[in-house]
Amino acid sequence: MTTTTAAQRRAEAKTRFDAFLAACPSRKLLDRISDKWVVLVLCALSGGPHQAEAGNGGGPHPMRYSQLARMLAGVSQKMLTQTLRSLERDGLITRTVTPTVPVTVTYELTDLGRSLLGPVRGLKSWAETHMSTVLANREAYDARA
Amino acid sequence: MTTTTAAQRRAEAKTRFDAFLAACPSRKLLDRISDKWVVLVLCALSGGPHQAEAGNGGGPHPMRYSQLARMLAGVSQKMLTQTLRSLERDGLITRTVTPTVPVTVTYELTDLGRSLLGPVRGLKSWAETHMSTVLANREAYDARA
DNA sequence: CAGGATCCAGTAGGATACTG
DNA sequence: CAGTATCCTACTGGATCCTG
Repeated sequence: MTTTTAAQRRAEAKTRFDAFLAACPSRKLLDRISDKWVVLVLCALSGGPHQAEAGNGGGPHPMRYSQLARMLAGVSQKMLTQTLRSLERDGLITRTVTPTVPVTVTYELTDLGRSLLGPVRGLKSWAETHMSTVLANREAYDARA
Repeated sequence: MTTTTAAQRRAEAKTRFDAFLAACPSRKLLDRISDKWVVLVLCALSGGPHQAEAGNGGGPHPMRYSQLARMLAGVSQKMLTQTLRSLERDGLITRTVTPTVPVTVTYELTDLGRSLLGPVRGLKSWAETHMSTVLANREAYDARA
């Protein structure tokens, strides 16, 4: 019989869709940059166009772990380490250990990592242009409750 | 005395940083598009450049709830509804109710929503170009355990 | 048809303490 | 200095049932 066909086909469709998503490069990228700290670390390593603190207008430069930790004061060291590891794993940054007296570890963007800054800046640009409108829409929507 | 100064200053810095993030437009946008289904819905409403099913090469078109649910088979109706609501709230899509016999609800991208497709396609493009490299890096990293 | 309401598991991620 | 290890909470998001 075909009593459960509808549910079955739904389940099948879901499976196929999930498989599709698992293979989708865009989805993988989104999963990566969604990681809440990934983009912040990337920007920090790119010379940091967002920090209101040290006025460094220079180019992209290597950074030490503790520098990053100070710049991104809101991230726990657990997440910072985890984020750095995953970025290194993906080949977006390099991790260099210099065996000085207390070890020195520096992180730096790879070419691949730098290439990702382009699209990211695209998002940033859109955000700076349109986000205020979005926020206004939000308020308006909530107000007409 | 200044015994706890270090911890205090850390906490202060974190507070400032969190406040900064809360105000940062880019962060807000990231929070939005991280929503796991937002981008999928946006793409679906844009004419869906990613589905392997119906070969519709046409332009952006309104879509009914059930159409979306079928296309994005992997999303629960709860999340679909939630996503659609938040996008409507942000003014990225419109929701139109037509009181036919069983009600008909259609969703459509607004101009604002369409403008977001640009940056998103930027990401998509990067993903399609570089994601295989990232995956290779990942495997290499894991292999050298 | 389009969604609201409820329950529930998995996990992201923060706080804290310890180490080579 | 640059992490690792452990514990614990809160939220995300799926499944299921119900409604105008």
